[in-house]
Amino acid sequence: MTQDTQPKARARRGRAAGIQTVAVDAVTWTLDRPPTINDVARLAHVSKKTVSRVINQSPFVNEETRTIINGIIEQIGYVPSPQARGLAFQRSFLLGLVYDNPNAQFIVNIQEGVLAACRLAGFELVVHPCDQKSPHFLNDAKQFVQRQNLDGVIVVPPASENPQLVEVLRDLGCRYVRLSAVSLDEAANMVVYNDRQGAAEVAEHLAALGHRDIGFIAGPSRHRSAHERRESFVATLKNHGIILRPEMVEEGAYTFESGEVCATRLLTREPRPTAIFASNDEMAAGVYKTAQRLGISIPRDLTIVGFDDSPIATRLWPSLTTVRLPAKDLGRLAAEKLIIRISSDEEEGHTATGVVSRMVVRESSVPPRG
Amino acid sequence: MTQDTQPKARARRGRAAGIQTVAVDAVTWTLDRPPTINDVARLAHVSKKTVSRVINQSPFVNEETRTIINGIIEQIGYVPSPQARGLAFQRSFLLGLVYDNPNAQFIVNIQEGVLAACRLAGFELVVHPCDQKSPHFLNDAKQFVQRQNLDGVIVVPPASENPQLVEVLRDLGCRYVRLSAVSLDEAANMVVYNDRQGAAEVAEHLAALGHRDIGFIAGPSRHRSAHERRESFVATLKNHGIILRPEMVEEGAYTFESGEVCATRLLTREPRPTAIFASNDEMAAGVYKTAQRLGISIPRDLTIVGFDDSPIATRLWPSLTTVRLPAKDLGRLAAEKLIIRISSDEEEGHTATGVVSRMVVRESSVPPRG
DNA sequence: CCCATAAATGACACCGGTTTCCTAATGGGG
DNA sequence: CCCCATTAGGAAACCGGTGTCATTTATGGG
Repeated sequence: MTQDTQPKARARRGRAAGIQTVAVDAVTWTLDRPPTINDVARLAHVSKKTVSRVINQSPFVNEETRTIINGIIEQIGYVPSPQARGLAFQRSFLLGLVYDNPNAQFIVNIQEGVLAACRLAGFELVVHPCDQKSPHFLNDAKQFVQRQNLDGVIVVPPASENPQLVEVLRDLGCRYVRLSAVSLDEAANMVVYNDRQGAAEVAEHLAALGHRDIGFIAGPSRHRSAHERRESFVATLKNHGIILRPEMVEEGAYTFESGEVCATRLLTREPRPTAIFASNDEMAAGVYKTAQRLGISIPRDLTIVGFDDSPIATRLWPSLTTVRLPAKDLGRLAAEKLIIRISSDEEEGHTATGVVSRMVVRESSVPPRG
Repeated sequence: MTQDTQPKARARRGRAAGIQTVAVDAVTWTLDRPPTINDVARLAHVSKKTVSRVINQSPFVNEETRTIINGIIEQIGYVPSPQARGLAFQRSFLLGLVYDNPNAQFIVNIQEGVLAACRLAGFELVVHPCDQKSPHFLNDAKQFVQRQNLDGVIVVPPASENPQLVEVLRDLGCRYVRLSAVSLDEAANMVVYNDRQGAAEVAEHLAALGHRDIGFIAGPSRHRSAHERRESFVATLKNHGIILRPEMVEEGAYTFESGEVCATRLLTREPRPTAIFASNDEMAAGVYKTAQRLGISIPRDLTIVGFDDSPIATRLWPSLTTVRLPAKDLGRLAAEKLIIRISSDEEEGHTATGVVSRMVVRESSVPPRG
């Protein structure tokens, strides 16, 4: 180490470690490193540009040549280097997922949907959990995008509703899609989920069952989804002649504990509601616990409805009537939208896209007693 | 488009879209594309190699020169291109996470731990959910590694226990770390979690409470963790003079439904167990439902213990005594191990690493009645 | 039979970093 | 005062692909 070389010897180590020996063109050929486009070109007796054409499906290649080259690629197991491709294309073929949503199932479902779309287009997904309350939040996000030069980013709520974060992405020139309950941005940058529909269905369901004394546990007002669910629920009840009195509404924090607190308030009030709609399943679980603690039988004495259709909805007993958001579709749509824009390199794709939530009736909702 | 150019015009589009104007060295300087190492070199009046030296913390740079260059980097917001670096280094600075575990919370926790380690080392994480039953399972995994030339892969159970998958990774020359309840591989490739400890603690807890008629719901025998939990539980009970009779053991599938089925069998048997240990929380939730259905009061008539400390453990009522696996630490350890090996480019780091599960006592476990 | 035209392919520079190898300046010892 | 070791920095090749443009080879019409 006379010069720059760092203490640690940097022995090059390829992608395929094993030594390959392949019979190509009646010649045995050996290589101790992953094959490159040059190897393919040499074996096929063509220039690397022609190999490049085959890889990129250029129509200007003789059918015979294409077959030969593909055969060689197959035989020696050549895979184009993503780094080199990325460098030349100015692309990384990487999408990012930024999330701070505490609902793990939701995140995993989104990931799955995103990856379904990615796979078809040859993209991969890089994840970035974050914390809006952290002082490094914006800087971390910026580094996240820059460090691997992401082609696009998908932002999950509630982070998706943070205008500063979006500004950072825009400044970086990074394409993004935000998931939210309302359209906060140009259509091209949004995939919205309709929470109004689910909430309205719940209102109709409760009305149809005959409930009149209905309690509502709202989500934190800074969340768009909470606002949407509340508004739609209240409006639909009103359409059915039911006025939700202010004292029958409590605002929770989308957490189990806040569900307990709100439920305690609602259930010790007179007249006691015969049904409670909690804005998410976590809080609905809190209502379950509170009801059981107070000796209130579910569903006989109290109908409960949640929102999200998270795993606990079916684990609780009786199983919880709730609203299902097709999270996987949401992820898929977002990724597709992003990929189209990246691939076409246009800012088109301005059509609005979204998914609709639907109610799932289970055992926790029945007509009121008497 | 006379020649190769694809129908879609491929207008180059950089990482930073906005046009920058920065005053450097008393000269105003404008650029409409992300700055490169060449820009930095030009502005600093040095060669790009010197800039490279600064970026890579080479000790052979004059302190003054270094300061100037760092200043310029700062001012124009230069970020080295990961593709170019990767191409030259033969590295991607990308780690992969392969999982088929249905427990979303577990996955999200692992991700978080992995990312904590990645952030410190400048790596990012690419995720790959998969399905061992799919015919494309192995091929998908292979493509996953090759497509972005991952530097290393972390495999989560149960996929981590698939020998074919590991063979694929090994053939690709891709470094990997497997997470499992037992060491299935060289120490360098494993991070193990000790499920025996947790299961033993549960056995001691139940024995100490005075339970003698104990039911056990095992996990699917093909899972190493299931085997470990079972063996440790049975052995520890025996140490306390309690023999787990065969008819008190049922094998479930780690699912809620199988928990119900097994619980039904156990609870309709005479003598009825006063305590049931389910090998995971999902199945424990199934036991709750069954007990409630059969009118058996928890914990008065039946003590229940689970394993995993998943979110439902605290959502159930009464809250579930269970065993916590520090999943985040698990992820962090795996990533650290991998990163050390990648960075040192040696196959060292052969020390065995792992985490230990511990029991968490909640409301569902009490002494037997009478 | 020749040339215009299109199809197929190659030469070469380039993407943005890194390595290798080389030169220039500096300072201390003989 | 000269020589050599040491430090600082540069030129050019390279990593593995891509774009541009020129060149070669068939084809068909006049």
